[in-house]
Amino acid sequence: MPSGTILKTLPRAPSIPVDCAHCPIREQTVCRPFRGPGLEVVQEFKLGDRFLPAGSDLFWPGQELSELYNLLDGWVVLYRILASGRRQIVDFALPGAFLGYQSQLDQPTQLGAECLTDVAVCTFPRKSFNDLALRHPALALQLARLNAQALSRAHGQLANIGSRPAVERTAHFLCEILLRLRRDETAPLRGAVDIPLTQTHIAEALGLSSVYVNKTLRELREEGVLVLKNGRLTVLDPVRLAELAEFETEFSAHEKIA
Amino acid sequence: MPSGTILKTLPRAPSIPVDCAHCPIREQTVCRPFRGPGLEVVQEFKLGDRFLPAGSDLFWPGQELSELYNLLDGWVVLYRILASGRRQIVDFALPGAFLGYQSQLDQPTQLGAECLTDVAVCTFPRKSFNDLALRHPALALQLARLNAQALSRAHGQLANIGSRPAVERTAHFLCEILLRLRRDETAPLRGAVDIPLTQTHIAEALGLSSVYVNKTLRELREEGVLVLKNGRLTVLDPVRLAELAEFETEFSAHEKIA
DNA sequence: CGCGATTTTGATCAATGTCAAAGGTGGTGG
DNA sequence: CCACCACCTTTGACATTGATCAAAATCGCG
Repeated sequence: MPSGTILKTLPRAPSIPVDCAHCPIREQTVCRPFRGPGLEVVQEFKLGDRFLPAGSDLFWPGQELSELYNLLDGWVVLYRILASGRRQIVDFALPGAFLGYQSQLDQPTQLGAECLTDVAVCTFPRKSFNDLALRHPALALQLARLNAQALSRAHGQLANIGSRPAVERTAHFLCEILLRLRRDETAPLRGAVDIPLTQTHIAEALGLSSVYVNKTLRELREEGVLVLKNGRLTVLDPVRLAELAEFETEFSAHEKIA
Repeated sequence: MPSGTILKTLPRAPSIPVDCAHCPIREQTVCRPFRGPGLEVVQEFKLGDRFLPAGSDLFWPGQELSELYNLLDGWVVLYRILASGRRQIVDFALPGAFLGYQSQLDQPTQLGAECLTDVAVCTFPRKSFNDLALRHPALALQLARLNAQALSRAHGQLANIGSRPAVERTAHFLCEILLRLRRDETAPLRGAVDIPLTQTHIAEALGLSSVYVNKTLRELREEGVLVLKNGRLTVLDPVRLAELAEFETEFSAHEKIA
């Protein structure tokens, strides 16, 4: 179980606002600018906390949200549904993600958000959020930065899905997730990590069929690159993985132009 | 030539700051919050204007930018380059787009920006932009909103590339561009529009080969849906196009759940 | 009028999807 | 503690989409 750090320490009762001063992940969230004395600003604005079990939905596509969510703990998958019924996963939200924000806050969202693990979020009122941001420039800027980060991730996904064959695509995807999980650690990405993804999730994220994802993972396993089994990802050959995933060499192709 | 409205009326000399009061697209840009008296804020911050011919590059992947750009006129294509040499187009910037912003302003950009038409941009200093935003909350918020918009577009592209077969994918792509061009007009999207895209551009955006894009466009033509010829897109059957592109029915698949 | 870039077409090939059925795995209730 | 169940994984045979290659036709432009 990859989640639980917060879930185990916070009260399970729904909608009990937790003291922001003890928020263990404030540094990674939209609340980051509020430190020390200024903290009561968010504390007052905050509506409460909510806890959701794995498999439940935070919101659905087409829904008119009244809240915004700060993901405190757990994994949430963001997706779109197409008329064909197919579902496309567009991002995986990790703790610190800010969910539900869009340029028109009074419009229904296009996204759905499903909990992959048990999840803890803290909630803010949606309608008045822009006003709060206008009163606190650092908050607005942090919001812009979070959105820019998500945009960059989406562009990376686009390049991955649009331009790489299945094996490289899968390698890149897993590598990206590993890097997000180990953000700070500079150590090479050897070893095992728990990842609450089924092969179907990976397929929906990568635009492949789940059967083919399975065959692709087998190839990566037989090549001795990595093993994904029972929600546990083990990297056997970090170097080969990074090669396949094209990490670190992403811009070299264009250096000649400069 | 789809661009030119501004290019024809502004002086061609490079780096002549134009009076922001006469900026014809301020309403669509990041500068939107600055009206009337407050306008000298941007006017002073602005470095100057720049004019680029079609085919030139505004910036390259891996470059450390010192400026940010407000696209005043023309089309700019944003792309990433993969180690394989393949190029993936991740967005088309239209007038009003704000280019070069990312969560870490001192990092090199992952994106390249190439002018599809003659282009006019106005430039801001990059390093101090966050400071300006902190002093002007409405600017920071507008920045967040622009980024959220771009993010939503990227998610739409992801769903398109990841989940739709070539014909629908192409139909959706063209439909989306048409809607962006006719943003305000509610009229059905019949008729002809100039679009400065080669079939290769479309291929690079959709993750298809250019040969197959050609075959796909032929099919759309033979089905009487649309014709794309010599940079001019003519929609023959708007209803069928919207059906193929799955516009307007995007969420209906999930209404059952609610 | 001619040249480079784009578009178009046909033939062939490779990558990925679909279908169907057989194992695993973990969770739940008796 | 065991048995069962739902869901996930794995595999093979086959179908299909889209890629690649190569050559001819067309277009924009000097």
